[in-house]
Amino acid sequence: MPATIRDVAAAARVSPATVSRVLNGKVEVAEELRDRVHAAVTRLGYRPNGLARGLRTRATTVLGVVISDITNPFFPLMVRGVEDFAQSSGYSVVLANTDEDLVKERRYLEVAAAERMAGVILSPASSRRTDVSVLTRHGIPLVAVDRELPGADVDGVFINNHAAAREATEHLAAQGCRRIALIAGPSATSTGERRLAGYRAGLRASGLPSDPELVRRADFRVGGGYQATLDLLATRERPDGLLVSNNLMALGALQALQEQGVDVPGDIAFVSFDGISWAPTFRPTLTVVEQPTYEIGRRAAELLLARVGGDRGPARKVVLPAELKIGQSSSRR
Amino acid sequence: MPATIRDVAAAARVSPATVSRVLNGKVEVAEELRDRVHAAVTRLGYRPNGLARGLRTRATTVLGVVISDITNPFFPLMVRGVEDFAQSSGYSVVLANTDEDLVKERRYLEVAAAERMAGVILSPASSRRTDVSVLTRHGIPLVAVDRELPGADVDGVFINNHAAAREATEHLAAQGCRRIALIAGPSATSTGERRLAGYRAGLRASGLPSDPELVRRADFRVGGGYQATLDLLATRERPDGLLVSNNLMALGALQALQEQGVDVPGDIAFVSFDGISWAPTFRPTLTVVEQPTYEIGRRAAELLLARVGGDRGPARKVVLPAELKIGQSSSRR
DNA sequence: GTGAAAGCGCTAACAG
DNA sequence: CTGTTAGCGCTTTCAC
Repeated sequence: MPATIRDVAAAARVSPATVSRVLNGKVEVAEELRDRVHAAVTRLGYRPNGLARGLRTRATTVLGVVISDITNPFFPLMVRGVEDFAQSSGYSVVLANTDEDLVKERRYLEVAAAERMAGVILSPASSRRTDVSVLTRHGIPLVAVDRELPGADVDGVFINNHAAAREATEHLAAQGCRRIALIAGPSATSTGERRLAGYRAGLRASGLPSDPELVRRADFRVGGGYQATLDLLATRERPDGLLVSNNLMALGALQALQEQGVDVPGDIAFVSFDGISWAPTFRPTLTVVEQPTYEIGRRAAELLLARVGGDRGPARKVVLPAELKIGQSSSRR
Repeated sequence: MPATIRDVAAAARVSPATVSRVLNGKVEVAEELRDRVHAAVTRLGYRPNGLARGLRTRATTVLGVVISDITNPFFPLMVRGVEDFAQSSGYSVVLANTDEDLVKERRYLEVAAAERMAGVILSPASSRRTDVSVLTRHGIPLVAVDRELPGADVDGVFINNHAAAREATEHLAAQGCRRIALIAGPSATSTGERRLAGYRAGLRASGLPSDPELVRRADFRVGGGYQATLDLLATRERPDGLLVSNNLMALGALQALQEQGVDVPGDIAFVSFDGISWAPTFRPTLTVVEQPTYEIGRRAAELLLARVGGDRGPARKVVLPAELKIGQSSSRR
């Protein structure tokens, strides 16, 4: 049975209000009382009850980060960015993983609302079907990351997916590729759509035709990338260039290429979105569109805490630059 | 301003108590009232305030998972195991990342206590210095995973690190390695210590001498594995076998070997703990000690929820088997 | 079966 | 500057 503020007050021979004042440091308290309170707190091992405090103040100091796939190495670094900024402002960060599942996502947004979290950073499972009304109804600020949320008028931090995909495609074309394939993400995600559009723009700019057979949809996961690659390799005329829309699918694609004895970059030049930790050890070294992952998290936390602090301005979209890092995998001499 | 239980009660022309009874379904309520309540709940978009409920019932339905390094691919799958079990029992799971930092760890345990989480699964940053008293004092059940917590008498789920390291070492010896090196984890972690002891036992069983120069401590991170490997390669007589105590360090080790032009397995046979997602695409395929990661999470959640449910028995330690998966990286013909 | 009332632990408002 | 009082939203006696 943990000590309550009344226990501390009794032990320090002051009122509960004084204990509260000492602990929250808003109001000046005489030094002697302050010392007595601190002593009592230590002696009793008192920890304020966050539930009671949150109930009373109608605000907690916990931020929720709801991400779409915890196995994607993209997120850890983003979370670090969030944490570093949040903790410097006295907030704690808890994570939840939706697994790209709208039902789980809804459940976690409900948890965030029920626990009255101060704010939420969300990587939406779907740009169209994700429903954030449970947060807005409770006045809980939200920042979208990675994927846009067109329906809701909320802050967001993204990269310029269109330009990045276009640049990657043009790079492949400049390497002499004539049949550049794309493994696209789910049409439900803005990321998937923008990267597809950028790819098409890159083909046009390079004077290459757009062959629907060269575009495969997959689910942003390893298995999807693997299957899509097998499908692409089974086409009449194999592609000579491949752009993969995220890192997990790239993993699957590389595995499929390897199993099929396709040489990278000899037979097919290869570019993917998002680095992963193994990139430096992989041979050939990979050409990747590298996102400023940590910075995405940091900026998202910054936007969010501004809202938590009462900022009521119009929704802000922050677009950070992604960088095409050229390795051996796309280099056809 | 979200709707409260009183709003719902007023709208349904019943008392708040009745609304509560309907929502929690413990007590029978007349069908007509029940329908009115449900209608009001939907119409007002009512969500019970978890803080108020938790304050009143002295229990929440949130489990905390506090892990030591979110960038380690070991954890996501474990978390899945926790989530799957927890959600089937009506609990939500939130994560926190300590980054192997005792200060962050303490802060998150305090958050868990302040938020009165129902229970905590912890991968301790240090077997000796991690302090879980803030949880025990509040009666919050705890399950340790991956690393033991010798000071505290708590439940835990682990693998048999000693046996696994020994088996891996004997495997290397059986491949003809005479100078088997180990990149060990921090001595602060039980995992690091047990794997070291198992390695030594493996050497003894294989009739090989134990050369302290062949053992390097590192920090379970990529950079540490990289540096340790460079150090090992700089010794007078290079090792011909290498066992690495976790996946992230293995990544660094592989990078160092590659940069130094050391052939795997030709010059050095290689085994590491924990698979990672890229393992299938890596050539040579890796020999790894594979942990039942998902199962570790599932069992941890199971133990934890038993405690949450009031189980007061003695501390249980679950030891799951790890499996040596032999690939090309350790095969010297 | 249902309502009224009390109280979980805390802080904000109000006196003093 | 400090104490008293009230109440955040919910569940749980206790009456009826």
